[in-house]
Amino acid sequence: MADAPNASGTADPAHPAWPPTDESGPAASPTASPAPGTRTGARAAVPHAARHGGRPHAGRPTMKDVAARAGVGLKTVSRVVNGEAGVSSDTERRVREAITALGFRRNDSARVLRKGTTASIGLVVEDLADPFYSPLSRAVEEVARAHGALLINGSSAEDPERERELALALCARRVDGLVIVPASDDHRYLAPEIAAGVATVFLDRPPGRIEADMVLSDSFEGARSGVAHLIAHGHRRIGFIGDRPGIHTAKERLRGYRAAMAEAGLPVSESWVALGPTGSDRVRTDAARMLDGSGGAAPVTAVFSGNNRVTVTLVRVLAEPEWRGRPVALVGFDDFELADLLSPPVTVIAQDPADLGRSAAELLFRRLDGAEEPPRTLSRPTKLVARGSGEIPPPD
Amino acid sequence: MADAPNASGTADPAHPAWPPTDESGPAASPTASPAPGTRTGARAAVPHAARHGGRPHAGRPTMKDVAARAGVGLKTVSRVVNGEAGVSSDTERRVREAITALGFRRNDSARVLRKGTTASIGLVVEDLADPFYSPLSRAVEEVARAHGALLINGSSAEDPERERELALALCARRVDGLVIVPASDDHRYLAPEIAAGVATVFLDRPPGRIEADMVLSDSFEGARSGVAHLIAHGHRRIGFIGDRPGIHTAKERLRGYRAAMAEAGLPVSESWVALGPTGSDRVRTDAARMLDGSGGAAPVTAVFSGNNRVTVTLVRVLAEPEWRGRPVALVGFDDFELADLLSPPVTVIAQDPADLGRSAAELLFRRLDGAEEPPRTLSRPTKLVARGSGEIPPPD
DNA sequence: GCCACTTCTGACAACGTTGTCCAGTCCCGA
DNA sequence: TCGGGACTGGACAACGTTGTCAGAAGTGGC
Repeated sequence: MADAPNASGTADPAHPAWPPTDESGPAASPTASPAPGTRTGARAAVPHAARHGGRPHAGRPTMKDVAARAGVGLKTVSRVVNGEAGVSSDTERRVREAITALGFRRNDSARVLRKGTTASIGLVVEDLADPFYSPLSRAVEEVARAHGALLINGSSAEDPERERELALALCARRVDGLVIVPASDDHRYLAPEIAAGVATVFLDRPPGRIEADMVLSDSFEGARSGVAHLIAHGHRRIGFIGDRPGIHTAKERLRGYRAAMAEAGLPVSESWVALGPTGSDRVRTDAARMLDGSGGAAPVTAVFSGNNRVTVTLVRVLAEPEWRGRPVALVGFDDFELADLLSPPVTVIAQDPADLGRSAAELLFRRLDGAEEPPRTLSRPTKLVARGSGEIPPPD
Repeated sequence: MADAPNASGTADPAHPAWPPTDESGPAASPTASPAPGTRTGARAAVPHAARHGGRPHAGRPTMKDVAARAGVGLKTVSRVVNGEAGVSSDTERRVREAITALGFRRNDSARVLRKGTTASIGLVVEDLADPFYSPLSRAVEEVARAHGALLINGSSAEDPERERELALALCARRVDGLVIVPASDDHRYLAPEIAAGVATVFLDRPPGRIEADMVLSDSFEGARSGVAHLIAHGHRRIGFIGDRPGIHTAKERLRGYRAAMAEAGLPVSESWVALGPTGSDRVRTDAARMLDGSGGAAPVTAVFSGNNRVTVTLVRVLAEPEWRGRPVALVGFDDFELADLLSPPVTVIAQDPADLGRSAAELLFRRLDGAEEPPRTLSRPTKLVARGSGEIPPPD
């Protein structure tokens, strides 16, 4: 777990190690207290609170200051700021002047502490920069905005530990709800949070060892139909290159591949199947093995790709001189920008990331509005978009 | 301004209208108090605080509960949670057990209120889903993470009012710092915040009517060199299609275009220049006008595009049958994925969005760590990447 | 056995806001 | 002139945490 500074054997669910504590270094505590832990050092957590006399926002005017300046009571200022009724227009004017003069701005931390609600939701995805996740993020943001909430988000980088840190840090901030694209396969750590009222929706992949709402694309059916499409165009030896085997969508898509092959009565050589990281080196190696038959089995005539990162790499590999003379059919899971302008244009199984994000966020806010049904699963359909690369016939 | 619920003439800098107040409807207040404002309705701000008996996190255990259960004092729990020295290992064990048993998690709002620092920074960009801004966001996130801070971000959608709302909402949450890609050209509204100690860095575009740190790409020089590249390949009639004229980078790039043309002694017909929204209809119309000479001037033989959105649309337009037979040279500002696999591959002026984000965030944290120099401007270079589309010679 | 010292622990106030509740003030009609 | 109601304003406690400080418990030396 290697989590809390005091990692004394037991995990420390109360201290996610994210908002750094002040003991930012191996200094101090030569006592019996356990060592400050390896993490703190590795993180290079620089304490950046030292300016402005210790308290960064020190000297900011408070409602008290505004009240004094306007010559009214504290609560009156609060009423004005919150637009509550019961303030004469003259008083209101004086208060507003004081606010402007002092540059007052309400401190939402105090407000949250008092009210118990933050009007913010958290989102944890794999990588904010990935063209699949960024529109998804944006869609969640828009729904949040429509509900008057702010979005706090972070990237897990497919690291279960990092997902946990992030999610728990968000909970510590008391976000009202959480949308998570899981990197971990065990979410029991969230059980206390969910029990405490943090609405949680899992997106793109199901939660692990826990019951919760989820919104998924139909990966199995999408992959099955994509591979069936290749088969319908005459292919009998088809490769599958997907994401890491631990990832739910990768497994589902592989299952879809196998189902399509089985339905057509086609055998599958194990050297036609490759799961792993989406980095281009790995994909290139695996693709080369399938295409030149060096894996021991006959070379494939078509490839099904498990996600947009893999597809882009494959497009790149297939464009290399080595394969130029020999067109290989390709169908990829996930649509991507400019897929239609490549040569050949790439046939894809499209899912709509924005729609996924929107659906998840809307489900979340339904929960926040009080929907009490048991956890439900929403499955979003995929769509085959034939553009050319998937309709290339086998060479013979 | 249409801002606060009590929009009684004066703008209300203390109440950004974002975290919604409770008066979420035209109900109540039939009094002299001004109407609740158009905004609330238009926003469809649904109150989602009504579950769990009013307070969403009600019933969550606090340090007091943990202390009671462990049979220790409040402060001892705080010490354990924060890894402070001076707790016997036996006491610590009891406290940890209580924490786990109760599912306690520290409430960061209270912590923030007490400590004055939030360990979070805000980021406002144009559109989180844009392939230029998403890696930029991710880079800011990574730097924040390295400094132990969380990232709260939002999209302004190029709406100045929305930028203001977002930035002020972030300030109300007392983010330690702010990175802003401006949509507005007047940032005086931020002056009180900056004075109060919110470190602020402007990114990609300079702030308006205010002094502050900024990180910019060298748009002028990038555009100049791109257009010079086209000229060097024999073009004399070159079009420029850019973003909306209010946007700083659009103006700079246009200036670069004009400079390159002037340096080569080439005249510029005004119908060769088009600024506007990046939507494909507008771009298509303007491109068609330049290319077929219907604007009155002779048709252009090359086009320089002002950003990645425009470039992608242009690629699409130029791929249409109408222009297939007549190759048009193209150089675009901003690199984009798969640019090298199009036919022809697209020559671009590349900037590195991740580098921009990283630089801005690092500057921000230097400020937070106490750097007190006057505001500085960081200019990041661009790089011409010749791939083919920019080296197409003119037809004659 | 006692004192000085160290180590550990807890009571209390403060952070800035909002909800409750009571005390004024004003206007009106009786 | 007074009483009643409607409205306005303010004192106070509470939210959950951390910093201060003083007290309690344990330890070693004489």
